[in-house]
Amino acid sequence: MTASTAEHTGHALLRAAVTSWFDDAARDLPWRAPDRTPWGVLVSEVMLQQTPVVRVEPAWRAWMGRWPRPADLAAAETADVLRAWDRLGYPRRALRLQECARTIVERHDGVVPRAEDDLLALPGIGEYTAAAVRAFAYGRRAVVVDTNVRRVLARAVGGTALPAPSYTAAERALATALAPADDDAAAVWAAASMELGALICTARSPRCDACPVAELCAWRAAGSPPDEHAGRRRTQAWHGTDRQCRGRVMAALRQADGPVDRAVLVEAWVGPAPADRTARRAQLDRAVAGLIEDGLAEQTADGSLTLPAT
DNA sequence: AATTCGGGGTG
DNA sequence: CACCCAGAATT
Repeated sequence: MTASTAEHTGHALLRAAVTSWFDDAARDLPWRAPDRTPWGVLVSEVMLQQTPVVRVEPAWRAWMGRWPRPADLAAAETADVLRAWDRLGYPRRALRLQECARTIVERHDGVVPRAEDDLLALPGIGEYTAAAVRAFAYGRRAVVVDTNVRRVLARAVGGTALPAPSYTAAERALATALAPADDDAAAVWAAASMELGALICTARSPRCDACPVAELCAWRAAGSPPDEHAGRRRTQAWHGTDRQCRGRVMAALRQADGPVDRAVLVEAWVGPAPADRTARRAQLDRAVAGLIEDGLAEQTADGSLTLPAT
């Protein structure tokens, strides 16, 4: 047997085992329901960009109840959109999602496009999300690679504990080679490989005893060696950062019915602490300037800050 | 290729 | 406290 034939056989076994496992292990998520819409799938994918499933699910239900079609979100007040986004994080995603809805209405007659190029041209839609919408909303063959799939392939095929910090061309090539040629099979494989990473082949404590591909896994075969990049992954600070400051300001703007006076923001962020008062003031000014620059906030005539109306 | 961008749950 | 979570856009 040649090397490529062995590889081909290994890939087929991997796909068969994972998709078979997925048949009864798949979670019952609302954006996977039979009555799902392409718009609902797109909304779920944008919300799921760096936000865990458990926090997205209730937000998605409320969101879809309120704005069931692209035209509904397109017509909404941006301030309401940002309030509904609540604490899902990265509020620029909410802004882009509304821009996305407006683009779909203007350029695609209110229908989520199927073509990869059209999807990639939408605000907030990148390589992963475009592929996910094609596979999950339209049942087309697409190479869907998220953090779960990267980890599954790194272990099962690559033999490493975790993938490299950034997505590489080699990973894309491997994922492309693994994707079934058939549309339906490829869409199922996409969902199944993601699900395996989410439920079994997890980052922290993988449940290898319950894994359908444990016997095929290169990482296990190698004795489950530790992560090569351990300690090299830079953990982002949070407490007292500009990022936390932005979040604090956004929270204040969401909670208020109208414009918020600067003094209120200063009180919320700087407080009475005399020590680094000057630095905190400068930090708040940077955060506010950044939010305005991003279109997440607007300044009123008297210098107060407010969520953008439209 | 490296940075920036939220927020919260978990070991 | 470090790490992780269905990434995208920008530099």
